[in-house]
This record gives sequence, structure tokens and C-alpha cells, in this order.
Amino acid sequence: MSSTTAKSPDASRRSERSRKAILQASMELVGEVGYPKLTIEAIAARAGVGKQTIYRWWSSKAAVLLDAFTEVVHDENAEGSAGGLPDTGDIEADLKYVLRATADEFSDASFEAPYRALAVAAAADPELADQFVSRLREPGVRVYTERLRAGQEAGQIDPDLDLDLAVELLLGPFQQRWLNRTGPLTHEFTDGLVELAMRALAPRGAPR
Amino acid sequence: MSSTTAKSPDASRRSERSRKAILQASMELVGEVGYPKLTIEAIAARAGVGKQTIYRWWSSKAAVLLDAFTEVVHDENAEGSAGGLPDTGDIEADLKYVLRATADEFSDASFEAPYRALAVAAAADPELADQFVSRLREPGVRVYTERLRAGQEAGQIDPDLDLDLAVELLLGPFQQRWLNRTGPLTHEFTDGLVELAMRALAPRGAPR
Amino acid sequence: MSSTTAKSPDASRRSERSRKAILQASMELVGEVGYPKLTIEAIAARAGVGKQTIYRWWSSKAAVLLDAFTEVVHDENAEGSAGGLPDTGDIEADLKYVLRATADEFSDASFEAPYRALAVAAAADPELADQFVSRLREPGVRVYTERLRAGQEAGQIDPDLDLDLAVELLLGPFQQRWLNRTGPLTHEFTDGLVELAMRALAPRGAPR
Amino acid sequence: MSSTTAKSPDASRRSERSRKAILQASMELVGEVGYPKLTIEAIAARAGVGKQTIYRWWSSKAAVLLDAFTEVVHDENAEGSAGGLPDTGDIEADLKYVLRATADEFSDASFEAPYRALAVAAAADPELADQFVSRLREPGVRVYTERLRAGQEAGQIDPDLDLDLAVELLLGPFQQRWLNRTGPLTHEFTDGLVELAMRALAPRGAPR
DNA sequence: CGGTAAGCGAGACGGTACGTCTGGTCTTTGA
DNA sequence: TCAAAGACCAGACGTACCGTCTCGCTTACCG
Repeated sequence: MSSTTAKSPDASRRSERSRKAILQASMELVGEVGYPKLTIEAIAARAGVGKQTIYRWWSSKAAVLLDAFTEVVHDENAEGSAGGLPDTGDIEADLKYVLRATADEFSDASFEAPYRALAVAAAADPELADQFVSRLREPGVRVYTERLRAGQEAGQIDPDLDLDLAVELLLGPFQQRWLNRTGPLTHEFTDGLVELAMRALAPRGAPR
Repeated sequence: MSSTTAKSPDASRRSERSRKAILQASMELVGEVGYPKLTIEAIAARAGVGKQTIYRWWSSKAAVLLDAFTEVVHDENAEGSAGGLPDTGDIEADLKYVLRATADEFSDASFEAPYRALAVAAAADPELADQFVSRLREPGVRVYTERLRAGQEAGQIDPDLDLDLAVELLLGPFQQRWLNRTGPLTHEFTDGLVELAMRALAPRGAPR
Repeated sequence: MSSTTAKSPDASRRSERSRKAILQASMELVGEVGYPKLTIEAIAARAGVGKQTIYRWWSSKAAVLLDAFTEVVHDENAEGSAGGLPDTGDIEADLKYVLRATADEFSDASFEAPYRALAVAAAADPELADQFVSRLREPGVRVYTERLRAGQEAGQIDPDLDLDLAVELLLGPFQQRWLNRTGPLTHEFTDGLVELAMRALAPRGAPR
Repeated sequence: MSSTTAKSPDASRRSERSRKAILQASMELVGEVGYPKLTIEAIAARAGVGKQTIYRWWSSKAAVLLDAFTEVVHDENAEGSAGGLPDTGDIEADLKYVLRATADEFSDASFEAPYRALAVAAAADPELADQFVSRLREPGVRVYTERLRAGQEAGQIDPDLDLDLAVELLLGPFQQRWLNRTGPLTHEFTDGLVELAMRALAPRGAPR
């Protein structure tokens, strides 16, 4: 996988060994010291690599981390699952199930540290935000959009809805609570959120 | 207003002149160079103040900025408005009106730069997050909670709702879109958001 | 004893308690941390005194130390001895005796540290050098001049000699060796120095 | 010439350009502002060099200045003269000639300022004193020792003398007067000093 | 004998420099 | 011939002191 944040040199000569060492070192270090104290120098030292080798291929420590995280995510997804949301026919149950899983993932420190680091860096840096959204956030969001579309076809979701807005209604509160740490990401919370959101998403004539 | 992020020295001897100069310089500079390039040295230089005077009273540049921003917000609020949301009797209209105003505020660069800086810093630093939420976010959120409670009493909002969750449903998508820059904060967006959220908040038996 | 390095305030109101505490603290601290790391702040803290009280009465840390040292020297001299060199009639023996004693004094750390500090500061600062020479060095040198004058009258010293130069010949090598640490100040050294110098000071026709 | 005060990095990668700029800037600045007000920051700024480059290769501003001064002295010596004292056969005349020249040198401000700075720093710091004595003082002293040895062989100096002590007798008073500023370094003084010292150094049976 | 003006301990202030750390660039060297 | 190693310029970090200043408070003197 080639980096979309790369600068320009001849990628064919690139050392795969160095690339991997750098990505792995970034992930380790961000977990150990946190993003603000993560330095290019430390990454280079841990990876046994010259600083220039990092500057040659990435534009910032955020770009390194984004590549590192992307690689991990892809590896995990490749391992097995189809990636889409389950479709049992009961959309509310399906959403609850997946949002619970997402909450668990966001409570796992080894996932949380680098992901939060990237989310924060992206919030501060519009250029990085593009990358972050399109490579990490979009794929995660799309499956919700698709499940909702299936729900529309099954008559469980109002057919007139703007699905993007619908997904924002569902995930915005979740992300917000996580980013601001305004409360714990419990299953009670996610279930309640799904129930409340479904009241907005259900067809208007639906039984209540 | 005394800083809750202060360290410990004898506050009675504190120079008001210096305190104000520092807060003003912070606000100016964060607008000019952005939060990541904001330095204590530059604040001190701009304010005509020794660096130690900053370190004596604040623990980080984020703490300075938080005080600076808080002061601005309080000054503005003190200038006139009662601070609460309007209550015309039509809750959806009221919410649309205020969310439009909020969107406009968040589109104003002179407000956006320091506020985003703080939001980002708070997302990365739990200690700061406490301060940020309780001093800037809470007050803004509370007025929504209160308006919704009035709506409950007026029969426009489902009386069984958890109002905190209800406010999250309304503001989460807004904040998320702003932080991630996933889309523009237009009036169309805020109106649509209010309409959709109201479908979840309205009493179950309400006419649709 | 009033300080000749004082600035100008009304000395009659001066706190004797503070003055003594400052001088004592200086002497202690210069022994503990050395002259370059001796700070006014530390002296004030140790003495339980405001910094301004030091700045009010002294112009520099060297001036403080000079007063402190002068006071110690005077106290010791006042304790007993007449202060002059012994005169047994044998000038070479007398000089050897006194130079041995001087060597011992300069080998005593509690004397050496502050005295060297002053000598060094004086070498760098002409203004202080005046004070240092006239208050500490001159008195010590004068006794040699007088003993040599007595030797002239007794016919043991060449009557045509410039006595100031003669004393420089005797003490210069001693001071030089001490300041530069080019060798130890042993009794062998001082005895040899006296013997050699006496060859220059003796009357030309003297038996050899 | 490699610095004996260096710390430890790989000297082969050292920038000669930076090294020279630093030494030159030190010499200029010590003349302009004096040793106590000489700062590493100012040296770095004048030399167009990062501070770290100074800290990497020297342990203190005194070490920098010592290297700078050593280099100047070596350059001058390399320019021409054999470096030894003249030997006209008349040792007293030779000594007078050289001591006059030395006095003139010590009266030259551009030489005096840095040399005094080093002498003072060395007097305060034993570690630096070693360097100072062995690199600047020793070479200057040795030529006197050698000229006196020649004088011994020529029968003008007492063959039983300890030559090191003899040189101290000659130069100690000179150095002392210079360091303490107890008098001007005139030719009258140096001539008188040589004459007096020679009375001690001449063979005992010599005609007087 | 009570007011007033100094010296006092305390410590905040505007500054300068410290020595360290990291960012990003440039240069040398070994595989 | 490229990448590791790391020296380089630059400049912010947070700390230590500088010398000045302002606070209340004692503590003398003087009207």
C-alpha cells in the first residue's frame, strides 16, 4: 500500500523494511507517550532509521500515524469479516448491535490512543482532515448509510430521508461524547441513542 | 474573574494590567498564527510581559487561551442578552433560530480559531477537557436543556425523554460536522437537523 | 564598621540584625557553592531578608563578600595578636616563619574559598580591585614592608632597595603559585623562596 | 588543532566553518563587552550558528575562549619567530628586553582583555586552570627556563639554582602586579625587577 | 504621644540568558 | 547509489536570577 500522503521521490527504490519499521514504531510510541509528545526523532530512533527517511516519504508525524493506523485497520479487516453491517431484518437491533461493538472498540486503549490522536490532529489541520475522513471515517460511515438504505427498501426507514443526515444524527452524538469525554460509552447510552434516533428515522406513519 | 487554572502564588499582588495584556495577546496571536504555532514566548513578547509572569499564573498555553476566551464570552454576554433561548411558544422555530445563530458564530473566523484551538486541545488533554466543558460548553448546552424542558411542560416535547440525551441528539451532529469539517454549517443544514431531531423529540402521539 | 561600598540611604536606621545575617549567609554560601554560583537571591533567602535590603546597602555580590570577609579578618585580628611580624633579629628566620604561617592559612579551605573568590572578582573588576587591595591586601603587605625597613636599619637588608619592589619579589611568586595552582604551598617552597629572595635583598657586601 | 576540551561527538563530521566562526566571534565579543557579559547566545548569533553547535563541542564559554586564544597565539607564532628568547650573551640585557616586550604585550588592550578573562576564569576553575597553564602559560614560561639554563652553562647564573623557582621569582611579581593592577607595567618596573632578581640568580661569588 | 517616614520581609514584575529539546535541512560515509 | 547517521541552523521550552517595584508592617524620630 502506497501512502497517499507521500511527497515525491522514486517510490520504486523505497525500502520496505524501513517503511514497516517506521509505521510500527509510530504506533508503539503514540501508545506510550501520547500524540503531543510523539516526535519524529523518537520514531526514527525506535525504527533504526535516519530522520531524513521519514521526511522523505511523509509530510508530518500525523501523516505517518495515519498510514500506520490505516495499515492496521486494513490488516484486521482483511483477516476475515465482510465489513458490512449485519442485516437481520430488524434494523434497530442491528444498529444497536453494531454501535455497541463500536463503543467497545473506542473503549479499547490500544485503538483509542492513536485514533484520538488522529482525530485531534485532523480537527486542527484541514489538509489532514481530508485524509482522515476519506480513509478512516468514510469507510466506517458508509456501512451505516448502506444499512439504512436497505432499511428504507424494507420499509423500516422513512423513504424521504436524507441518509447522510440520518447517519450524522446517529453517529454525531456518539462521536461528540467520545471526543469531549462528556460521558462513558456504555451500552445503555448506545442503545438509548439508537432508540431515540430511530424515532426520527422511522416512517411517519409507522406504529409507535 | 479569577482563573481556576492558576497555580498558587499570592493572587492579591497580581498585576491586572499584565493579566489583561496576556489574554488579549493570546487571542490576537491564535488568530494570526493558529494554535499549534502559538508560543508562550510570542505571547509574552506581544503582551510586553516576562515569560515567568505567564508561567506563574497558568500551566499551559491552553489554560491561557481558555481564560482569554472565557473572558471574551462573559464580556459579550454581560453586554446585554439574558442569555437564554427565546421562547415564542413554537419550539421548532426557536431551535431553528438559535441553531442558525450558532452556525453563524461558528463560521466567524475570529471566534472559530480560538474556539477550535481549545476544542482540539481539550480533546487531547482530559484535564483541560474538564475546564473546557464546564466553562464554555456547559453554559451553551444548558440553555438548550432548559428550552426543551419548557417544551416538555408545553406538551411539545415527549415528557419521558432524557433531556441530556435529547440535547446530544440535536447538537452532536452539529459539533461533529464542524469539528471534522465534513460539510458547511449552512442554515439548510441546521434547519434540516432541527426538523429531523424534532421527529424524535416530539410526543409519541403527536400529529405528524 | 561601616561599609565603604554603601549607596546612600539613612544608615542610622539600618538593621544590624539584617546586616549580620547577610554577611554570614554570604560566607556560608560562598563556601558551599562557590563564588560564580553565589546569588543575591540565595543570600537573601538564607539570611531571611528581602532582596531589596541587600541592593539597598551593597552594589554587588562582590561588595557583600568583601564586607563579610573584612569583618571576619578584623574580628580575628582584634582577638589578640598585635598584627605585626615578629622581630627576633634574624630577618630570614622571621620571614620564613611568617610565610609558612601564610601558606598554612591559604591552605585552609574556609579561608581560601572566599578569599580566592574576592581575588578573582577583583582581577576582573578594577573598581572592586581598589577595595580589595586597600582593605585586604595592603594591610597584609604593609607588615612585610615594615619588617624589611627594620631589617634595613639593622643592616640585614640593602639600604638602597625599593622596599615595595622588594616585597613584590617576595610575595609575588607566592601569590602567583596560589592563584594559578601551579604547585603546592609547602614549607619547602616558602623557605626556598625566602632564601632565594634574601640573596637579592641582602646588602651587596654581605658575606655569602 | 583539535580541542582538548571537546565532549564526545564524532569529530570527523565537525564543520570547520562553524568552528572558526565561533572562535572569531568569541574573540570579537570578549573585546567588545568583556568576559562577564560574554554570552553563549551572543557568540552563536554573531557566528551565525546554532547554540547547540557550541554546546556540542565546548563545555563552557571559558573553554571556547581558551581555544580561540590558543589558536590566535599559535597562528602568530607560526608566522615567523623561532619563539625562543634572544641570547646575546648578556643575560640581564636579554631578560630586560623580553620582559619589556611582555609588558608591552600586556598593555595592549586587544591582547589583555581575553587573556585576563582566561586568567580570571582559570583562577576560579581548577579544571580550566590546567588547560590554561599547560596551553598558554607553560609555553611562555619555558623559554625563560631555557634561557636561564643557557645562562647557567655560561656561568652567569648560579649552577645550584632550582630554575623553576628562579623563573617564578622573575615572573611572579610581574604577573601579580598585572592581575592586581597594583601598578603600571612600565619599562622602569620590568628593568628594576630584572636587576633585583638577577642579584638572587647570579653565582654567589660573582663580582657585584 | 501620635503621625509620618524610613527600613524591612516578601514577592510580583519585565527582562536576559541559561542549557535542553525538537524541527527540518544538509553532509558524510559505509554497505 | 541510497539510506543510516548525525551535525547543522533555528528557535521554543521551562528555569534561574537579575535589579526594580510595590505592598503592608514595624519601628524610630519629631512636631
